[in-house]
Amino acid sequence: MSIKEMPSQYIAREHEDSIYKMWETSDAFNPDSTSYVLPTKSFSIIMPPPNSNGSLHIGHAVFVTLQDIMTRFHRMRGDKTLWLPGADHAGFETQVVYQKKLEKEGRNWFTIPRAELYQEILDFTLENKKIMEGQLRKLGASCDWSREKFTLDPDIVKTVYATFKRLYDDGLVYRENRLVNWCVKHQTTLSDLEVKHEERVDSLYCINYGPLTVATVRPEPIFADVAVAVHPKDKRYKNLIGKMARIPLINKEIPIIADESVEAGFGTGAVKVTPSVDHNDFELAKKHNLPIIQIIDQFGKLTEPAPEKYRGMKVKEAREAVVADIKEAGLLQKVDEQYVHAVAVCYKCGTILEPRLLPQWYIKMATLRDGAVKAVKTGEVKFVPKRMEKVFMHWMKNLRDWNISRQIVWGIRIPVWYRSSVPPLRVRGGEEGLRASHNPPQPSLILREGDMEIYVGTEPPKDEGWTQDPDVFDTWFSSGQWPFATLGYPNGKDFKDFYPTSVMETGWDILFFWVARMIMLGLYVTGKVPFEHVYLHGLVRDKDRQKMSKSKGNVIDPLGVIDLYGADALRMALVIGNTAGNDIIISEEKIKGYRNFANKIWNASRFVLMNLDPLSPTPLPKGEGRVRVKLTVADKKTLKELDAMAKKVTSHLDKFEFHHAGETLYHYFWHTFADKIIEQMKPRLQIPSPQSSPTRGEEAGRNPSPATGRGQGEGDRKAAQYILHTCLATCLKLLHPFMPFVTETIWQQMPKEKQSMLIVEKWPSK
RNA sequence: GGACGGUUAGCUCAGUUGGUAGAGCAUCGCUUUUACACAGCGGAGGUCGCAGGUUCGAGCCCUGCACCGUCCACCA
Repeated sequence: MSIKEMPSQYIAREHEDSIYKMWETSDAFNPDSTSYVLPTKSFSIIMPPPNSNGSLHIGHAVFVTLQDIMTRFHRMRGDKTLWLPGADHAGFETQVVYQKKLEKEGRNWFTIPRAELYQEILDFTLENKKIMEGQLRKLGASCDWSREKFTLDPDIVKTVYATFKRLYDDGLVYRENRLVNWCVKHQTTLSDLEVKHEERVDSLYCINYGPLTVATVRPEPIFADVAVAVHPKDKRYKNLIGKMARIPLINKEIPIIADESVEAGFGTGAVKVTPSVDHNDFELAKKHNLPIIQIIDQFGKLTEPAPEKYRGMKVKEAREAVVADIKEAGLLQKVDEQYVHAVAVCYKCGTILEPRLLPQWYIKMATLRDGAVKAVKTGEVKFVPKRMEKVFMHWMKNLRDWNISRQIVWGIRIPVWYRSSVPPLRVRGGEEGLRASHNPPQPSLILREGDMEIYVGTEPPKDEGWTQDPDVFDTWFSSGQWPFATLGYPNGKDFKDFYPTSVMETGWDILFFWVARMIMLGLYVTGKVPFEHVYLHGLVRDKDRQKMSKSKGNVIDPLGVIDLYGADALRMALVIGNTAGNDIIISEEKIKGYRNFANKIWNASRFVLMNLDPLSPTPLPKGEGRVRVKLTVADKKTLKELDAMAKKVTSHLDKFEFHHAGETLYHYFWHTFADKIIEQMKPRLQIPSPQSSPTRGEEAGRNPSPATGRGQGEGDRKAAQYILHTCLATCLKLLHPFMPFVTETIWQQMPKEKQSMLIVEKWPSK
């Protein structure tokens, strides 16, 4: 395309793909590329690997934009710059997506053998991964594809296993039989973080237990009650402590105990203790050495200790039945139907979680936590915005041990093997059936834990009789090791060159899930923090401030937007008005506005290019074989202002103030360069007239006469060309990290002594 | 129950160490001037949530309040 062929409108989709291809094939994204001449510093970002279970959404576009801005900025500065891309198998998240897909197809998840199911999900994931990679390219991501990692790559899994083994050897990971958060729909436990608390209105029943009355919202598991607790100083019940209460309907006697944790003011001041269905009760049972009786099974149905009549009923159904019977027995004293309380639900499906007693692997957080807290306190890891440090600290303070076992198929299998004289799993449906691997060990087996040998290792044991733990890791356990795992810890060259990484840029919604875990595990494994800065962007919301999600159907498809307005327009719309930590509200109007800006850049450039002389493509103030130009006072001022603007942009970028940098550029380019500088130069660009005298020319050069509409001589014309060329070239460089496509497209049209790419041009400011 | 954030022009948001309020979009008027109508020029529009305080001076600092939002949390 020649300058004359540049149309008067910039149509992004006609240029973007070929520009990206040019970058990619030139190896410009690779820090080992020859375009880096003796870099003094390195700069690295590990891309938060997108979940490979669907298409990219607008939220991905935010992180791509911000990380690409940083990457391109540092690359142009001459830093040895690595942006390492990746993809996440996203364990539970993907399994949920796939489960829904199977439901739609009318297939039963639980009848498909584990290995087959795993393969299906793997195919599904890899297919999505491929699509996503294409989409990242559409957004202009200048990441080094030659270093791309997938969370299930063998070397990643190897690192994850080694970490687990080390934690085990250090006594920081342990297996314990404990009350866990169980989702009856997804048939797995969840970590505390994956539990959502929702406010619900339920009935609070006051039920007669013989000598006293207890208040409860859960009457259905009363058959598993082991005690009634009261406050030791409660006068009403003081003389009952140590005596017996009676469970309604089965007339079983249970002791009345005293505990400080009971609030005398709540309900009747007496609380039933059902350790297998409530975390508080569980703690109470442990403290008072009470038995723990399971009554709700993995499907949320009542089991054995319940009388025949209620067995097999789901919680809700059982509750109605039990209440009705208690009422009939005349033991229901009062019902408060408007009792508002928080219930724990699955963060994915909203199903009420049933606590269950199961052996799971836990990570001891205390040691890991202390290191991370210290790193943040001493500033080894800095948060942007800073206030997120407070949020981080608050969460860290209240950290409990982390359950990393998941009873799902899709993930990294826990490298633990058991051997016992009794079968480790009581299975239904045979070895091949999925239930076998899905189901957690039955309670009866748990009691035999002591009889089992446990083998923890990165490789399976050599001798006979071992069975691998059917569970997989919580996906955040492996992704918590992402920064060092991807760089080839411990001996990889990249690990030496790029670890600790410079910036971790991600959404604040995964601050606890991911960022905290990366800091803790990074410090534990490598002894160093995984990154120096954490930049947390907000969530993209729609006009009604709703979080965009597939299930709500309010997603903006970034690919559709790119096709209409261009990737550059989308990127600018996501950067400007977006401050760290705050949510981003995006509208089509805004994107259109920056499409217009791209067009403005295009046309201003077109004008400049049309007015440069082909014979002296790069006008210079002095130079061999070139016409001598003399800059006016105004010209010098223009250059000074340009330089100041470049410094300002650079400083903003250094401080992670991307919105300021973008706004500064937008404003300068449009309202200073295009509106003022170009307009002022127009008269000086006229073909010089023979009449103009040098004296008058110099005088008028400072004040081009609008009356004649003429510039003053060849030298002055060259000066004008020089100013325009310099301003444009500088602006294109500065704008490149934000709007890589349009700037590079124009750059390819700029008169140059030799072929070059803007992506590796030198940054025009310190 | 704990904690955090927000409240600035019709809308979405900036406002860097306190010094007579800013941008984009929308809107109104004019201009179809040979880079661009995805444009140019010009205009209108805010007692910066409320009440006190510190200061020569506060959108910015302090105290209290109101409203909105978010996160954390095993109280029946």
